[in-house]
Amino acid sequence: MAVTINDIAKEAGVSRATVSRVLNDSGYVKDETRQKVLKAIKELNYTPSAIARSLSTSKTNTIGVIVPEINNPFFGEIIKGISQIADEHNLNIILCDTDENMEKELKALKLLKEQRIQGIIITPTSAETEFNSEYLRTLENFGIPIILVDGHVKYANFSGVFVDHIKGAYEGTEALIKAGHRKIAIITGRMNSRPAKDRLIGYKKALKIYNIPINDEYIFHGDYQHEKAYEATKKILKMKDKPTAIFVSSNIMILGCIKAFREEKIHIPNDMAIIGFDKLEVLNIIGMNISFINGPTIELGRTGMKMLIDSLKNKKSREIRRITLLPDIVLKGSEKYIEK
Amino acid sequence: MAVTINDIAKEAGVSRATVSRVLNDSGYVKDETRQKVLKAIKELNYTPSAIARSLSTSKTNTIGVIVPEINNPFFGEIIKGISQIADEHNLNIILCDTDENMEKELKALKLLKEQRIQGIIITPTSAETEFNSEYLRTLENFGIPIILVDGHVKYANFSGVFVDHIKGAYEGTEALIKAGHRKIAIITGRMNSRPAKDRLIGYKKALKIYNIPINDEYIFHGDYQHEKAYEATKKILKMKDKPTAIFVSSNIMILGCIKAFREEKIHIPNDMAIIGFDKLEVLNIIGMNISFINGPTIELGRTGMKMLIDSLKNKKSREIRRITLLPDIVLKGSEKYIEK
DNA sequence: GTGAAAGCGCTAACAT
DNA sequence: ATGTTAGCGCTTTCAC
Repeated sequence: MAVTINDIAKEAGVSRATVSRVLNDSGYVKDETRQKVLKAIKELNYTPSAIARSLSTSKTNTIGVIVPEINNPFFGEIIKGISQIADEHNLNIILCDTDENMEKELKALKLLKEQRIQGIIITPTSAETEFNSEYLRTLENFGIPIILVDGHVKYANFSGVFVDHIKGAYEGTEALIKAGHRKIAIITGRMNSRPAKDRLIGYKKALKIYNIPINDEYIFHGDYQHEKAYEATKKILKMKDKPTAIFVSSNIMILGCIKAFREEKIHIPNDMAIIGFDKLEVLNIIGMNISFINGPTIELGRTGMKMLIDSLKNKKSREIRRITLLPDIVLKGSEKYIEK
Repeated sequence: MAVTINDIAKEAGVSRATVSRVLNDSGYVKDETRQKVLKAIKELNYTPSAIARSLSTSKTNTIGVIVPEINNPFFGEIIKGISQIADEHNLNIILCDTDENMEKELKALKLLKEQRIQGIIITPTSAETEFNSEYLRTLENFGIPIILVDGHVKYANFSGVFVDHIKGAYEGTEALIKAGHRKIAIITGRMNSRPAKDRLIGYKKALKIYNIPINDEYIFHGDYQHEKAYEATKKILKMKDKPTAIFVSSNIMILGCIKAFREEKIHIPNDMAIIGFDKLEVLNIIGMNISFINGPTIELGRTGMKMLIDSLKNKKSREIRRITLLPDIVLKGSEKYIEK
């Protein structure tokens, strides 16, 4: 059906090899010949087949990206970063959305392997699965570089790029302390997730360093969703020895807090200070000035992709590299301590 | 390097063809033989090459998806929908982010063509470009089905799935009218975009049908970004013959309105009613009950993908199909008319 | 400078 | 029920 390199060769009156040479700018081709070939290409509207080329060169120039939830802006940003770098290197991206579903993740891995992609960037669905990491190891043995983005796969040592959640939470908590708060509550994420654990650690660390006793009553466990945060906030507001500030472990959960605040007519920061983890553009736009720890999301994707390209180049080096990116802190005023 | 079908054939003591048969469940294979082959596959940890298969069958089972901005949740949702259906049919997705950049879009198209993808789903960067649509037509002639999602490419007739923006805006405006409003302002999107135009049309249509004269002073042109909407809202609030309600042509712009309202201590709906286009989950979560027209975003992706699969099946039928999805309206109370 | 030919890993007639 | 063989469209030695 489609026009092939043979058609071009025939049309230009040269051999396939010559066409291939002008296509790839390799070897010597007399300029006159080159022109003939280019003309034929144009006239027949020829587009070379990457498939055939891949088979011949055993290089697909394609990488696989696996995310648990493409419609979540967080992963959108990561993919954006990946895409930016991939684009610079003319690499194709095969995207797999696993729906936070283990089986789909395995299926995706299998599909990608069949596609002979040259590397994988993955934000694993869960950090707690052995099977998955075994499968990843299989892939690794298969010779495909794998880069983890902001997720840790148990029992396996892969290269990856991560966020320093401990530091982020530390700084957020510290900001509250420096503002004058001593009674600081935290609403955590689900405790089987590494980032959530790390954020709690960072929170505790800050308290310890500033000699503030850790009060277990001030630790509320959420799940990154807004409902639990809403409930937790309601509880907090009813405490007799109420905290004066809340460190909220995720941006979605902050929405739950705000809802509770609105209902109880709590003003930020006059009645309660707050600081969150991860940006939520929307709140800034409407003029709710919530301070937050800003995870370097696009950068996560960019760095991951760069690492992948690195491993693609140095195939020999099987070394494991881990890069940790530091979040920064953006203060908008919601962390202030207002004397009553 | 990798293990091939030949290795399996050798290991199992059969021919390549037989291996291929068990791989594809085609033709007859004695069960005993099949077992031998499967055993060899397992032992050698063999994964067939989709590349080689593609070359041989001239079917890649891969489609291309082109979006202008992957980190925009709107496109994330669309891709989610596409991905869901693609997954059911074991189709791979090559993702291209064009950064709203024409050149990148062309480059993406070229890359996809090289990859011999079987179809394309595209949300075009701009509806106003001739060059692009010419390129698309080229592609169409090349024999690849193309499905447009929520974008219209000038001069070209492609199949696609669209949202009935006129109807949506009509219903939104109608809701305001039915609530008792007569003085209704609109903040439009950029007027070179089809959806924005259509929404304005819907707004006017509703006014006309309910015999409300169209007041040009009530028509403010925005650009889908929040800043312009903020400014427009400020102006609206200063008008001497102030409207009692605003129809806002996008969810991002509603944020600009809310910011202005907050600054001017305007309460919704007591001081001003409002209704927007497209959902903004966040606002609901924090308990701001903004009514809105809900575009069927995921469904856009799902429907687009289904259409693509259809055209893949009926290669002969070059017919152009257009499906228009109806948005629905979600009333939360912000549309109410409060007597003063 | 250019061409001939082998081969990349698979499928699909066609034989047997 | 299984094997033989000819491609699929390209790249890449190796000759000339």
